Amino acid sequence: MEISDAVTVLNSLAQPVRLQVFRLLVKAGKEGMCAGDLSRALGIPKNTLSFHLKELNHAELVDAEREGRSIIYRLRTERMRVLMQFLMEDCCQGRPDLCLPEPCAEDSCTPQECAS
Amino acid sequence: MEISDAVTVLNSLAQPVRLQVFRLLVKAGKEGMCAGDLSRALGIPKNTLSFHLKELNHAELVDAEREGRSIIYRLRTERMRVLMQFLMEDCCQGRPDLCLPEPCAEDSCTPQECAS
DNA sequence: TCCATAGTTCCAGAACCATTGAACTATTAG
DNA sequence: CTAATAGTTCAATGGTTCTGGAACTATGGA
Repeated sequence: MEISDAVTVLNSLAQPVRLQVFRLLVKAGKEGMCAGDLSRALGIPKNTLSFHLKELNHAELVDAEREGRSIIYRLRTERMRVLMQFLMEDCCQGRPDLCLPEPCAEDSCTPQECAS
Repeated sequence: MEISDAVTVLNSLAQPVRLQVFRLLVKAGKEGMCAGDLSRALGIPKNTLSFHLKELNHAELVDAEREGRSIIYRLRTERMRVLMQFLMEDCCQGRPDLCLPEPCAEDSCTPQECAS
């Protein structure tokens, strides 16, 4: 991941509407949520929301899939993971307090050494 | 941490100059770096950089401490940790693939259960 | 005190972002 | 085909952000 790429993702999250959408999608999991439900849940006009969903999609942080009349949005979790790693790069060199290990496995986190 | 707070921190990172500063400060660790060194390292005019450092400071992502003629900037790692936790809240409910455990301890990461 | 160095603040212009009404496309039901 | 529902796109507006020159403050050395 490059700086400009990271800026795009961070920027897509650095806005109240989009961050709220992100959090709803975290909770929704792989089932996702359609634009209309997001619009109703947040009380934001659908055209405004559409603008922000496009922004999230452009940052490749969400996927959009048509399902009948609705369009389902889902988080791209891999993208988030890569961003976190990028932000914390080199954190173990003398700064273990900042190090973020790999995401945990199926049911619980596994022991892991800092990659130094 | 609240939405508006998270937006402030994310926004402070969502800009090329500031993200580069952040990464330099991650590497610099608790010794930090002074404004002048950051300016030289990134080739950015000191007034422009000062604007961005103020932004990072306002987001409480960096600390500023005067040392003689220089001002040393250091990352506030706790702030970053809280942000990550906020972003990943509720991720374990059926979505362990996204869960980010607590930061690792002194020299290596410790085993950890997902807080579900 | 005078000068150099280190940073910050102020300002103005250009670029960018968010919001909304109105018009548009796409899908499904009757 | 027509109507209803679900979303997107467009254009205009108002607001915010980024940048860099110039002027400013603060510290330390001669």
